Amino acid sequence: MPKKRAYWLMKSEPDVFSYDHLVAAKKSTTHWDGVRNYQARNTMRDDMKVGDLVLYYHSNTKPPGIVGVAEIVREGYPDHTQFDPGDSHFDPKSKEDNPRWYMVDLRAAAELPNYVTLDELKANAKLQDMAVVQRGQRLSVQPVTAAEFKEVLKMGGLKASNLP
DNA sequence: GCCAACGTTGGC
DNA sequence: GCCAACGTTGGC
Repeated sequence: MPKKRAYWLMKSEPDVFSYDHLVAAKKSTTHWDGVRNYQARNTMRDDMKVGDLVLYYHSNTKPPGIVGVAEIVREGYPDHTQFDPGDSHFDPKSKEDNPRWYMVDLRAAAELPNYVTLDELKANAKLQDMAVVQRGQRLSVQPVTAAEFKEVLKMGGLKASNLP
């Protein structure tokens, strides 16, 4: 039996790489480099599968919130920036034959007609357990349940039929 | 293996 | 710009 599609949330600072940047990228696709947290690494390396859907979250902006949906189009593979001494994400302790950091490829799927702010997420009783609303939650790649995903789509005014 | 110091995240 | 929360590092 095929595994059920999973759902995730990924944070990005819009000044660095916004949802619009993703849409404008070649094939509306990008590689999600630069993650240097082991838990997020494990998720990308081990758990994200092609076809999984991602809530695209804008952090460090006013107001923070979910702007759109993306689709995983390539599963975990080594993040090349860890081997580049000129890159700000260079990791001198990582070896090419045993890479420490992984990334996935992401393609824009659909923008939410209504931006869903963090305040709105926090105010929704159905989303009290969602990772992103928890106090002190800094993880940039988080799991989302199917029910939470569906609720965010509803809040954002996006029909599931508009998704891949 | 403990834990203080340090660095980063990210809301406010 | 502040700072709480939290992850990582390194001395011991």
